[in-house]
Amino acid sequence: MIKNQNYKELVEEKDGIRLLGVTHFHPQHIFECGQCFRWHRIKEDDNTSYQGIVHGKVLQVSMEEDTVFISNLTEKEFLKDFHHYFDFNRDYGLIKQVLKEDPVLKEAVDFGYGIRVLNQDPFEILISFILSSNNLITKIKDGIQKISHDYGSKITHEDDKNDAYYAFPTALELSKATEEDLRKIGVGYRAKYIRGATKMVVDAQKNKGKLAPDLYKLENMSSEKCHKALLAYPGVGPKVADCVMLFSMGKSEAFPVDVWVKKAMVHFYDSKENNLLKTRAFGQHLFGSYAGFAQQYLFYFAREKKIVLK
DNA sequence: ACCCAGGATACCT
DNA sequence: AGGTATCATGGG
Repeated sequence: MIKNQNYKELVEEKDGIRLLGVTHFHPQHIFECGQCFRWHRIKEDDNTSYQGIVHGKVLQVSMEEDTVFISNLTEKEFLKDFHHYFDFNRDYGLIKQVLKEDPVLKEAVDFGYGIRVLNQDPFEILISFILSSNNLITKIKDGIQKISHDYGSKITHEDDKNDAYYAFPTALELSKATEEDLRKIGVGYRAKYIRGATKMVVDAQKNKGKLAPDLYKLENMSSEKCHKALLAYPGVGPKVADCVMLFSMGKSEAFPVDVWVKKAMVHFYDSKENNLLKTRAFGQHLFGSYAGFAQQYLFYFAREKKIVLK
């Protein structure tokens, strides 16, 4: 049996799986805390039911009290890929207990109590967060959908309304796109970065990691080496590198610092650091191996509450 | 017309 | 090392 999986029972049904007795899980917190861009509400006024595209499948997640239903999955598929994707093999009770010892972080943890850090695909996250720099969340989602539509493989799904479902492309698939193709999609000046980063990933794979390390091998490195290696990709600075590490490589000690986290650190900790790298070091020092989780609670709180500094 | 957006980069001192 | 103008794009 898997320990700390945060649900009591798994039931396979004809059109999906049902998890009973689920703790530390809320769809809105998970899908709207800024870590993913391919999940959206099925109904505008319902924060418990979302549809998303993961591992080439269209899924629906719905929650009612402590029961979570995930559509279009067998038990076998869930245990193989999605148990890890939803980070069920982790003790969120312990993480929250430790973080809540900090009285100011307690407020942020209680607010986003259902957050889980998803384990997503490195290439998808790399491109998504290159796209995120100086950009709006709605536009980031839009760009990712268009990139998937033009270069990803089509997913056959029953209620497919006008050509809607495509997997995010592999690096090899996206390498067919020229800089001009990407500009037409509307990613702006980031087209050059996406093109360059994709080419680096493909070239490293072709050379079997002899000239440059394979993107999919970076997670085996130390946190520091991993961060340094990611900075070599065009369009990747400290913040994007931290996001890739945290959201796709299991580096929970990463502490991505953006405008919202910076505001949160000033708001909660009266941080005098107005420098990104200093704030990053401050967060890592405060939260250690839980820095990534702390960052997600802080980001979600700051953005939802629209924190404004004096 | 001006402002900003989950920043990164080139170019300054 | 530390600070700043510039980078496409579109919605407010």
